[in-house]
Amino acid sequence: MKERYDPAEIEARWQERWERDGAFRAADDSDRPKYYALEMFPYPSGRIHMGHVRNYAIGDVIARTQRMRGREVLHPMGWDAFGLPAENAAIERKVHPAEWTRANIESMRVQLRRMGFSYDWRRELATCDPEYYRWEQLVFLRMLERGLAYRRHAPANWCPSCETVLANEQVEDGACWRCGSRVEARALEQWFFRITDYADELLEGCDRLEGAWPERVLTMQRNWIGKSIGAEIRFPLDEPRHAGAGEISVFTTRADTIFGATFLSLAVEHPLVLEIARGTAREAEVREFVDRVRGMARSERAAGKEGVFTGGFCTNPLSGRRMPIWAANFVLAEYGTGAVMGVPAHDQRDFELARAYDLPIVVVIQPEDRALDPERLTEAWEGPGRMVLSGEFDGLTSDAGKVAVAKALEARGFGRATIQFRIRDWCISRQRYWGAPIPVVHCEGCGVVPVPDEELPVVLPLDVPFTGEGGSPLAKSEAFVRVSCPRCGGPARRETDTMDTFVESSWYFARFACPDETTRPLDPARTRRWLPVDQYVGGIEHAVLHLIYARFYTRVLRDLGYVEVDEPFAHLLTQGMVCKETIACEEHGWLYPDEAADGHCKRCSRPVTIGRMEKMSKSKRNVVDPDELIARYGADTVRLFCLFAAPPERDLEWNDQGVEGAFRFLNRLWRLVHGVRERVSTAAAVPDLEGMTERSRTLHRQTHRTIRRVTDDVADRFHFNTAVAATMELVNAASRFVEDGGLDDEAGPAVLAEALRSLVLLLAPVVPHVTAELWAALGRDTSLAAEPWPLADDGALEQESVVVVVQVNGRLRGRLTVPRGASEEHVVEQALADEGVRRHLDGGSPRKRVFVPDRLLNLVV
RNA sequence: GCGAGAGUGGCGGAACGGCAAACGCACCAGACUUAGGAUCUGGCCCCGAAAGGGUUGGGGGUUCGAAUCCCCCCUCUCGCACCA
Repeated sequence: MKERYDPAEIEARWQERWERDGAFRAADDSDRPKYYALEMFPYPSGRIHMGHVRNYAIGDVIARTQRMRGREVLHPMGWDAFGLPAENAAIERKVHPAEWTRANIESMRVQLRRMGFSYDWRRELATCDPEYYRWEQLVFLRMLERGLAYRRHAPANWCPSCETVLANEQVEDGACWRCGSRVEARALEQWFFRITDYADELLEGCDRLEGAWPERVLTMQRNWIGKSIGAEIRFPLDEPRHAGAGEISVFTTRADTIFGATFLSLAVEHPLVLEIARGTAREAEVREFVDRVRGMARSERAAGKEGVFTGGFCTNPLSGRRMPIWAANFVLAEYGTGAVMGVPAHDQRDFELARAYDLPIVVVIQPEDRALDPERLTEAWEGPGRMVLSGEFDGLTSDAGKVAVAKALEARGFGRATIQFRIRDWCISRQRYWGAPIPVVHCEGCGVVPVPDEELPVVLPLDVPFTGEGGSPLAKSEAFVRVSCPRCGGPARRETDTMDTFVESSWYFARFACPDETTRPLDPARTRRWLPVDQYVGGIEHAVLHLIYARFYTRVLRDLGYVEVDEPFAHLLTQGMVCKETIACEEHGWLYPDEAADGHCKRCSRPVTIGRMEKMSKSKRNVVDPDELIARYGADTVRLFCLFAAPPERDLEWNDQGVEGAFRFLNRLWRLVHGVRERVSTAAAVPDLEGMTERSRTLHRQTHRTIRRVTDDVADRFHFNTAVAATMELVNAASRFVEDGGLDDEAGPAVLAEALRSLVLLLAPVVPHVTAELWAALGRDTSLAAEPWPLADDGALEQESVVVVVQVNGRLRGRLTVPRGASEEHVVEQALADEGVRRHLDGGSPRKRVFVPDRLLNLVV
């Protein structure tokens, strides 16, 4: 046994051993209760970064802890392997995307193995494997049959840089989520998944995830789904201009304000805007406004309320008022009908527009506590109240009015109660090569024809040109595109759109249950066994992307009979980012740490600015390379620091000295065990409490208190940082025990052995290699990973005397050591005899006292 | 603007109505050393020589007792952002 802690040698040896023993294989047929621990699988970019390390370290502790607690744990790993970077690499470096991806997976797998994560590598999968995406294609065909997948000509979000369309979820503030380019509107034929069919269910599901998912993720999903209960109202046009358009339909959540509607506002994209103005004197002005507003980014449009009168009028179906039709910059084309009724007294935006253009303001809702005067209104009243100037509805409350007005409209044929969602169908078409081909062909005679099941997979052709110019490389592959129609045999063209890569990540967790299934997408018996994922761990950035798609897709798989669960992820932990301070020079921008010395830039000698903690990124030059750290300290130190430095949901501030501290701790633990291993009895029976010395008893008690704390922190709360802190305290206590000669006590060796054994077990999920080594050093030949989690012995925790805190008027004034279970009378008597306490009583006697047995006495004077 | 979260030593962070600052980092002093960037010991919120007193962004409240619960305000971070 080596005296020095040498992580490189230890870690390689144990990793090999785990590999050989298949230590982390999940048995499909075990009698033990299952536990499915999963972390979001990585995109194979080429290198593991600290964000991955933190994510997977958290997941690994959870998986290993559950395994020790007797669960049959499924903890798989795979690769989210389709995506644009592979194609860019092909263009820039002339490497085929498949080859580039394969090589990246190889090197990242090596990195992950070096971290010692407890994966069942037999279940590894890569989504670019035809054996994976063939089943995705099959599910697509089933969705097509059910109308859950459909094709539609629609304005799409086009990213000019990525040369593809994007789903709404993938557009952030008008820009591409991946590259940041300004997204353009393009009308294209696109494939969609009917996620709107599941909008209500996804929303209700959020309620059931309450407490199991972070509140903010649920809030973000609820907002994204955006359910609004209201009414659709149709306003007849004075002069029907457009073929079939004798009316304009709006959506409102405030049907109760309809008598206050004095105008109509249309989005500039609304087809009737130019139609109404055409050929009139207003045409030029309207066209100018429409062009100007359309040219603006969405964020710029918000600047101020602007509009233009189109020249047309319609009639308010209930009040009979003749209402001018305006085009306004704030009306969204993509929400509702792209048209709204203008109620300036009760909607702030309408109010501002009315003020700017002198449109009439009519108060039709009066709040309960005051009377609104339309002449002196400074802002819209958007709150509830009673309806006035609303004919037959006068006196109704807003809520009652909403229902009554909708009913009346329906009865008269001018509208109906309806529900509007913000979420829209998921656009899954991508005009890119490196993705799963959509399995249909276009036949001149038959139209869209599904590829027959038995012809799946539609495999990506390998021999396509990557020029970086002009559209999808797939479309340029004649061999791929030219096919004969499966239905009529005539000439046909294969679909060249591929699926959004978020489709692959919407079901990979289910495929992990049965990755070797060769006859169908999923094996229901095994998905029943493993799903749902008990604990999912990943970044918050997927709150409305991956996580909502996966929830939708899981329900589709359920309705297709492949899985039985509604929700894919029973519990979600969103870990914080890994941050590090940044260094900036005003001349040379972001600097690497070694480009600065003594606060100055080495190149230009200017003083540098130490920036705040920022998420690690190459561009900010504040990344830390996991490989370098592992080489220097070992994987255990890296894991320990990641878990100890901050609670998992919070951002972790990287600190080189903190890593050093983690390494020191492992060395201390190592020395402690090796310093006494000859003297402690590894086979020692449970220490006998009777006749034990006080110091032995104290260590024994602290051991069990630590077991309890770590168990609570790790298993129930995921507070790994405090769990580690508790083990550090026990190491300190055990070291002191040895120094103080505790081993000379009769029970000393047994008590110390128990402490060390417990430490090794409690730390095993966090630092699996060094603990495995120490387990052997303590004479154990069993596999630590399969060892049962220690149990705290309540008896050991009991003390015969306790310290009771004495407060006077709620302030700490003394401490008393009394027998456990001492009566109130006894404690009060002692407290009153205490000099420190008596001084604060000012000679008076307590008016009241609060007694918490074995804890506290509060005297009130 | 709306929503969520946070605000505690020099720093990361503990304390789920009952001893504020566990654990670690940094720092200071000492020991061992030719040496220390190893290891060990001690110190380390503020005032005070001490006894003692004060302290959890600010203000109010509930309570015997509040970092913790409630209300108002301030600051920061993140998300959404004209959703009719």
